[in-house]
Amino acid sequence: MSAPNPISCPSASKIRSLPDEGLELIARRFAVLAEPMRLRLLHSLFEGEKNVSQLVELTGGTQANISRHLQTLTSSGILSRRKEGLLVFYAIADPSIYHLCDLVCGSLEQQLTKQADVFARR
Amino acid sequence: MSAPNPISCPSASKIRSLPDEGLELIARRFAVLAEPMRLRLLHSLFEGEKNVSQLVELTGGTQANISRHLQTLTSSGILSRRKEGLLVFYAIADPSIYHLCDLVCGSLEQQLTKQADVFARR
DNA sequence: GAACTATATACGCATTGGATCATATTTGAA
DNA sequence: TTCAAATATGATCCAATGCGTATATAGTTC
Repeated sequence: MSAPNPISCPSASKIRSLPDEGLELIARRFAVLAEPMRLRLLHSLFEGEKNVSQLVELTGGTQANISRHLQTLTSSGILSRRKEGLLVFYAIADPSIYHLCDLVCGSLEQQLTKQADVFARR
Repeated sequence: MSAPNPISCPSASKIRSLPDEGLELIARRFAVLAEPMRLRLLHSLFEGEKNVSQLVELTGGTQANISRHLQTLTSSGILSRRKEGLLVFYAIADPSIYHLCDLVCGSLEQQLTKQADVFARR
């Protein structure tokens, strides 16, 4: 009901008139990753599947808040959800997340290193 | 004054206690990319350097709005700024942006394809 | 079914950030 | 110096979103 035109994104540089819908989707994906607590959750899940209580413990957030963030991450397709009795286990479903985080981390590292150099080189 | 501990992000999966500061920086970077109009600007700049008026024309936004978004992108280190007389030219300064966008696009494409399959396969 | 645990959700509040209008600033030209 | 064009910024409004508290739902055990 919401995917009429498959996003055409051939290498991101060839597009002529990229549709608004596609832009919104991409922006949304970035927005999901734009919260420190959600990044913390992802980081915790990099080691492997965990249930909500474990994540609450690991991140130090409130249960309600963690639950909400997990919902956000899951409904965006980044996490998967698995029920086992009373427990609900979450895991990283979209492997591109690893690379994505690495890219941003690397870029920031480089950026900060350059800035540090500017200070040092006087 | 704001980069005391260089973000340690060795492959994103090895970190023990990733500092809040780092998380905020990463989240901020994602947040900058989480706006359709900014993505549109980046897309326009993928072809090469452009000045503000050109970008206003290409994106269909208002001058004030475009100017603000360019400011956001520039101060985050994603774009560079070059003055030439009355004109101000912006260009992509952080090459990782290309890869970043490709990654997200690819991931979304795959996700939507899967969803489409679910519908088709009944 | 009652009680308990794990997880999800509804509500209200406070903050943030984008869009717009008007105006300021910079620079080139007459 | 005065004007005009290109760009930036201040003020304001409005929508979105995150957080906390309280409560609801689901599943387990007795």
